[in-house]
Amino acid sequence: MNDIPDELDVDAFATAIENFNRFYIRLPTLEKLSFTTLSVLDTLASGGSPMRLTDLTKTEQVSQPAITQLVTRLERDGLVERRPDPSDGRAVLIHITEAGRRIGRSRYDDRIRHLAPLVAQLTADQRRAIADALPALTRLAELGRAQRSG
Amino acid sequence: MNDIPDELDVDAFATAIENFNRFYIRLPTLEKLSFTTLSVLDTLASGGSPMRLTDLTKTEQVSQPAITQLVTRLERDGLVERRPDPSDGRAVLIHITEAGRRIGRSRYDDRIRHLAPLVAQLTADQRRAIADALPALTRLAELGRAQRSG
DNA sequence: CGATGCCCATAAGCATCTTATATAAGTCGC
DNA sequence: GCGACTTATATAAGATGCTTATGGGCATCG
Repeated sequence: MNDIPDELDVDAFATAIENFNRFYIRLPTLEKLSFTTLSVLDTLASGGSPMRLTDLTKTEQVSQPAITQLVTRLERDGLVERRPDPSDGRAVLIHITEAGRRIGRSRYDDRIRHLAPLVAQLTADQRRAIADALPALTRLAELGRAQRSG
Repeated sequence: MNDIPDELDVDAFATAIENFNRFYIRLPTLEKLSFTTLSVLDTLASGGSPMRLTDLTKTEQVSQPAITQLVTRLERDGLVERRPDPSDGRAVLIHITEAGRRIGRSRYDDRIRHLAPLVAQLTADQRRAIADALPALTRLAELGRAQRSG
């Protein structure tokens, strides 16, 4: 049970993350968009647009029909556009629209508006501790994604 | 725009958390249970059992009918039990069963099994940075919950 | 050109959430 | 203790978003 490095108790880490997410996931947002929807908009907005449906199924970890349906909804709402891929007649390229960027950003701002006053109640040391942990968290997410695609 | 303490860029924090969750939320689990389901089992298992439905709507941040339905499913699967509250004829007390505890714990172990090898790939400094940030993360979650119930 | 495989769409079904409403039990003023 | 309000839970109806199974069009390679 103990090949785990002792600088970090993985069990305690998971507990903390679960507790944090229980609060974080339920943060109210003005736009009522699902986790996956926002994740797709974010993926596209941060450099991914345009992207194939197939690529989105990989980044989002859901089935291909789920992405097709999601993109259909997003297109209906004017947040993305489907365009043919000139280099491959089977494929579609998903482009994010200006409205899509705005929505993604505004809901992101929402989260920050909710978080900021809570962060302000932490001690300076606590804030610094979180700041110092961000690179490690980011790296963990990368490692997790790499594992899946490999 | 800048009454935010400069030890921690809230924007960077939110970005890191979103990226981390995009990977974390999709971690495969053997038992196919929803986020809310697992959250309820966890809430009950870590000292909450027995609890009223109404209390669960507060901890889980979903509507009362959603909890009623969820508890009905959990009861059907033998993970919780409904018993009358002797001190209030309107209320029901939700007790977690041994099977419920096992399920909650096994899926928690699942997460840890997935996380541990990734954590092992971090540097010792990165692990320590995360460990040092856990109290602050926990406190943030508490502040977030306190804000809602207050 | 024909077999095989990849990319996407559609269909059907299910889980889980929502709002609106119903039922029954507690509480309080008188 | 009676009526009015409140609280705790349940039920109903509908929307959303996922799944598996399947089909059709294009690509690739012999």
